[in-house]
Amino acid sequence: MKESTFQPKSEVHELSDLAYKADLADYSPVRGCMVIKPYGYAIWENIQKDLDRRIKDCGYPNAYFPLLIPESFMRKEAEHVEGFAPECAVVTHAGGEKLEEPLVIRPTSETIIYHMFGKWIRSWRDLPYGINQWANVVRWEMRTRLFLRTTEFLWQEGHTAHATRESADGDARRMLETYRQFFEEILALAPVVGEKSENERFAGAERTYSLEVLLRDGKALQSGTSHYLGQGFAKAFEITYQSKQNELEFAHLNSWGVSTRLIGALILGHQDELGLILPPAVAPYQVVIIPIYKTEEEKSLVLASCAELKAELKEAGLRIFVDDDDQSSPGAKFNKWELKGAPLRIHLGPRDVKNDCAELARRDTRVKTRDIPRAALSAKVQEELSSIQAALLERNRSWVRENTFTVESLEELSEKLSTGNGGFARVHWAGGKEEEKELQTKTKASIRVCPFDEADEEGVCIMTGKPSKRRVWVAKAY
RNA sequence: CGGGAUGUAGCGCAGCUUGGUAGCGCAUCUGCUUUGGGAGCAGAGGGUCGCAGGUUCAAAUCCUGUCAUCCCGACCA
Repeated sequence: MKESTFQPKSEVHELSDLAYKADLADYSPVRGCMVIKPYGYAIWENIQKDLDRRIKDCGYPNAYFPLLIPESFMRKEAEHVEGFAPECAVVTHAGGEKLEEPLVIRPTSETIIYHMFGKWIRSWRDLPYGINQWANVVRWEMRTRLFLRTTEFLWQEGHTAHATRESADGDARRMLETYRQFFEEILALAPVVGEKSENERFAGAERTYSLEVLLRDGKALQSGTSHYLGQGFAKAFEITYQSKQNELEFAHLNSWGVSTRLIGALILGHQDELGLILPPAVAPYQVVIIPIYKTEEEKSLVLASCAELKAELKEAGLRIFVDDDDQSSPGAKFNKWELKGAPLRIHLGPRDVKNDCAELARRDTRVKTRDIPRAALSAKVQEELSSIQAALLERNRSWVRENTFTVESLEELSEKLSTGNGGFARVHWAGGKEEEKELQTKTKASIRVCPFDEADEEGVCIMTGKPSKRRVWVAKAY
């Protein structure tokens, strides 16, 4: 046997290495920008399709706002401009001339959307009001990583306006819950959901809620957010409405989004030493059929059988690919599709055609089942696919459970983080922004989230020694 | 922008210490044999060694400058 070209150094791969080898993405000539290749984009399309339906079910239809934003818009909300100004790309020339006012390429669309909200919202009867947008944004980050932090990325951003604080905050929580269900049912990831600390809050938000996914390398990834923005933006953009009491009030705003970073979460959240493992719900191909043959005669026989099988499974609504590439051996294809994360493979050779059966190979457990009768195959495939989807979620759930620990002091935290495999540390916290920065400097980890389901508990803050009523979750993060 | 490293064929690298006109693996092409876990053999194509100067009879190699990329920080969906 020949030595493998794909040689994992450990169980955990570098994201860029995996993404590149699995043919998801490539580097572009522009710094930090990423080309998403068809196989990677197909994953995004599957994400989009499902999430788009969920958002519409929440009552928020799609709209589209311009890519270019007047620079002055960005300056209207003080915290927002402070947060985003350093990473904005700015257009200064157009039509061969210098522009009177520079145009910012949107790093996020709050400003332009709220400008329009100001024109559209008049009465309490208009509220709640909300829209969703699928778009690209540009943020000139210092450091980039394929899928996790690229200069330009694709996302979905929802923006809603509400009459009261309660209505807005409740909806921010509802959208977070919508994401959580989507993560579990589609991405097969069990995120830790809760509120972000002061230091990690969105620029201009009053409260930021987040979904934190624990990756196979023990780091946490902020994979989706929902913000209650308060009335700050409404005041800056004059989004007012007349209340039932005939008074002029500022609206309460929310925004929420997930990005192509989700693909990074999928890759790093489910990988093993062979490569990607894609949940059936998002896999570009749920089943890959690999024909096996020697002679020309066998080839035509086997390929005909594969085509039949493909048609039958397509009929059942599945995404199928027959890898009939003549140039590589079956063994090479097995390995290729393991690397690319296809959840299920069907191996079909002369032996199977003769016996009217096929071999089924599961990516997650690597279990192969031979001699499945053709008549039972379609049902078996669908059964296995839902079993894989459930198993991946359960695997991620236990991963979080097994890698979450409770510590009582800063020393203990540093030791656990430097010696173990990473993971979440539950600690008591009563510090502010300064202490958070100190924590990051000392441990390289940060407060990821204060989970909703964390019970009230008396304790002592590991940084300040002050009394604390609740634990927060700390982890190293991307 | 600080600290570290690297730029040599599509990809991954060796060669540099001690200058002599470029090599290996994978991939590609051709032919034959192969194909149920990454095929074998034989042959072939492909690089002004990141860029610009300098030293020298001679530079991938030494010197100066410059640009780019990656890693570690600050920033972050």
